[in-house]
Amino acid sequence: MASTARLTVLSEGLKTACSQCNLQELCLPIGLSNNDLAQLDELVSVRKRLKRHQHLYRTGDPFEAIYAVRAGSFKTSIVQEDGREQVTGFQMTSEILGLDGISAETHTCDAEALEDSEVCVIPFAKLEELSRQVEPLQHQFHKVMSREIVRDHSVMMLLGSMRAEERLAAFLLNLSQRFTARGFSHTEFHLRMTREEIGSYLGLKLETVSRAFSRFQERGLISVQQKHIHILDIDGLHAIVSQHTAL
Amino acid sequence: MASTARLTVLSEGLKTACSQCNLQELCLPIGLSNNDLAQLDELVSVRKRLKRHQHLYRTGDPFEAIYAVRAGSFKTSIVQEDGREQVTGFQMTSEILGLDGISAETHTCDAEALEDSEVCVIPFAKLEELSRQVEPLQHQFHKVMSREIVRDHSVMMLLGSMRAEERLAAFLLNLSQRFTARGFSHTEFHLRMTREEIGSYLGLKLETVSRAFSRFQERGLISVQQKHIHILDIDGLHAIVSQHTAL
DNA sequence: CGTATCCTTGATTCGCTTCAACATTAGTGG
DNA sequence: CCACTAATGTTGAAGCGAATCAAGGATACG
Repeated sequence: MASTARLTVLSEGLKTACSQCNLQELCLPIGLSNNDLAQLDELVSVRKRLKRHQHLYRTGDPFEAIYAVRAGSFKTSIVQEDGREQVTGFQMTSEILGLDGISAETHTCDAEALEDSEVCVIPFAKLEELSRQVEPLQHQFHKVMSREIVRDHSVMMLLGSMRAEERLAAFLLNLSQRFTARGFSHTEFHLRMTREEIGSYLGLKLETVSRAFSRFQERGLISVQQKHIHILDIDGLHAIVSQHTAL
Repeated sequence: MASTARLTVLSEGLKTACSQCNLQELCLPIGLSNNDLAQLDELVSVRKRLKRHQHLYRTGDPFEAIYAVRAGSFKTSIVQEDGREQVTGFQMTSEILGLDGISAETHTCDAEALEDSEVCVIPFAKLEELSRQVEPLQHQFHKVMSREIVRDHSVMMLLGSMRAEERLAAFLLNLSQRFTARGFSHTEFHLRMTREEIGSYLGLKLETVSRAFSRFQERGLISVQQKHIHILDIDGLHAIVSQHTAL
């Protein structure tokens, strides 16, 4: 009976504690003292679970909180009237979602779970309040926003001046690096998104993505089996990315 | 005599006062009380002048301040070893430069004046300090950062899913809208950047930009004379941007 | 006033998209 | 648990849009 009661709570909210979280070192709380962490625990008190394909927020939703991915993964995208979408990012554990909403107090993109996932809800007004008191938190939050800007710039670079294979190689290397930071294998992983979503993110059609995967496999750079990726020659991938830079 | 002395000061720094600035309503101080503004005046005490083609900062420079464009305009770009550049943005008066540097405490792009320009120097550590005390300032700063993220997303959209003419039309409309906000004509303006820089920003070659301008002119949408642009049919431009969306 | 920079325009090439058919996997209900 | 169907992924052939190559012209700047 306790378990059923708990399940109900789980579906909507569950006590969180940054101080207990193993993602601490990658997430918003980097560099906080134990005392500061305790204050953050107060603030980030609710988690939210989402099933695959469920939306965390949609364009136009009022902005109230930002979110830290605790488990699973998401995509953010801008959807146009005709239904075509531009994927603007893929977020994995410890990454922050919702920063787009601050400027207009309304979300400007959709955030959708790519698998069953869980986020920590960080009420924004409270975050601003606490970060006025806790300097390291303030600074860390600014860094998080700035990192998003830097990331966006490198996507612009990718979209603006790389060819298809370069884009895909850069994408794989980026994933690999992020998996590594989370303690997973940097040579073997599972894609959570479809070819179409990858294509949208990289400014390519899904057929082009598929073909590029096949060519990488032919050349022995990776082995692909649907969504399972095994990187066999990471230097080879790096060489592809920097080839347009070499001479 | 006083004037010569003053000129020397001008070359490096000049007393600024947000409270006296006519860009107040577009810039960081939006929504500040007179009292808060006075505090901001203390902080933003130095201006910096730059000649055309001079760099405000370069990739790798230590990050110490952000900048508000007071006069003139800038481009930011990521430059690769081979010298090829990806322009990540064009900034005009009241827009903020340097946010990319917060994350790694090092600038991650180059910022170059497109014409003789002037910026207000906002020492970042002091800005964080003051924004811990002045809530509206804190909030406004967060909005500025968020706006940059939203802008970047729309550039991704542009680069990822629009064709050449759509990109250029969107670019012209964006400029028009920004000029309007600054009290200038929204149908007639001077481009501060070259075709190559526009191309880099839009992920196109300069020849493609030039051809698109010519085609717009042929169709009576604009009149172009080198860098001077006259928009004749703003709805026509809008139609081009949204054509890929209309069915 | 001369020279470097920037812009325009044409012809050709190339890479990605489009269209199409089929294969595979995942998800659903009987 | 299997059968069926929808979603996803692969591969080929043809078409198209932008890049590339090339030459000439306009403009701005020292």
